[in-house]
Amino acid sequence: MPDLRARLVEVGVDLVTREGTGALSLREIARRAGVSHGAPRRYFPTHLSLLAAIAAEGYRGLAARIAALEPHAPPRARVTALARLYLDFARGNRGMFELMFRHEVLRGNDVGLRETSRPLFRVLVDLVAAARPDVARPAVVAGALWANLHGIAQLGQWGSLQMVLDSDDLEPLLDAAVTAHLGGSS
Amino acid sequence: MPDLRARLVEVGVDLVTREGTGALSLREIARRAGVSHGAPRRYFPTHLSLLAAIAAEGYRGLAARIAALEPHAPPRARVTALARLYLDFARGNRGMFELMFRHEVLRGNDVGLRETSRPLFRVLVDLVAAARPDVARPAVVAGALWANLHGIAQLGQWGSLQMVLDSDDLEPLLDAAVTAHLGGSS
DNA sequence: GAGAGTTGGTAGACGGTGTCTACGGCGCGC
DNA sequence: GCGCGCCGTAGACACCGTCTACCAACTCTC
Repeated sequence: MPDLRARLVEVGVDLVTREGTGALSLREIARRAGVSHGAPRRYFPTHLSLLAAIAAEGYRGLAARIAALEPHAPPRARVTALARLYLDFARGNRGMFELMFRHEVLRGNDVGLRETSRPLFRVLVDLVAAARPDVARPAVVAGALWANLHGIAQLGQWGSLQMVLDSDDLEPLLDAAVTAHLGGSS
Repeated sequence: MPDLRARLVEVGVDLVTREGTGALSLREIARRAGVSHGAPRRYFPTHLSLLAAIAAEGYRGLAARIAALEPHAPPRARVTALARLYLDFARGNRGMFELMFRHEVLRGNDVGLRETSRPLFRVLVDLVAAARPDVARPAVVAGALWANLHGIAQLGQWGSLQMVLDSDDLEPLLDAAVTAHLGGSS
């Protein structure tokens, strides 16, 4: 049974997608991996660092999906696709998404997150620059757009938006956000 | 020492603003309130319900500040002021903001949150409708705008936006968001 | 005014958690 | 062949949330 480190992360990913963040106790992960509760400490000095490694797997997965987006579509369509993908990811991976954007997890994951989010953000900036050549600082628009997507995903996750909108469909919101930041109609 | 219920909430609010969400254990709150760890159970059946009551205080505070916004300014200026207030609240009350928008806390706080967020959202919808009489469904725009503000506050809270933007100033983002959803220039 | 019942808090037990430390077995290199 | 370092175990510790038994004080009733 080699590579306990990798197995712990794998078990954690499995656990969080199957049972949510509540199941991610150090001892439970160790139990499912078939080792004693002290074993993970060999590879992860603290519970949080293990959670961060699990979350990092989530970042990688999200990054991979974004990287796999149709690269030859027009910028506007690509942004829409990216937005939809972001929302779908949040919806389809509730536990993982929650874990990925947990304050404490992010705290200890500074460098790891930076490595994955910076290139992703660069993609978004380029898309915005291509879709709106008129705007002086595309990074600002890209940041605002990203925040918008994230806000929709987050608020949508726990139903706040659905509550005030009296609708379960977040698609109009998504269109509104893309249209707002990219200008023009859909 | 009457009204232990209120005192527990008060202690909790104090504790979360002073030391963050990590200090909000049931036993610690009871300790600071000068009662045994079993006492809170008389008023809050579970730890989460106490946290929800503390968070509710946060909702009330935020609602009060929003309600105190200059009511006679033009809609566009009011939206900008509201956006700034939302961000300032998140920045100035990190622990409380974090608590207020915790999945588990929101879960059990469904009705309480609904009561405060719905009227607030209505204010925003009216502002959007006033600022953009052309738009057919102001609620959708208001929802997207709210998500945008929340995303900026959330991502800004843990420095993600600052990281990708290489800047600590979120003001341009805020302006970009308001301008995007309300149209026109600042 | 005395007794009963309710209210509001205490104290301790239980299972669970994260962290830490001492220990053991195994394999590899000298 | 043997020491040593790596990797995992086992148990202790303090803390946590929940639950239950108890108790003191107050109120209500006859």
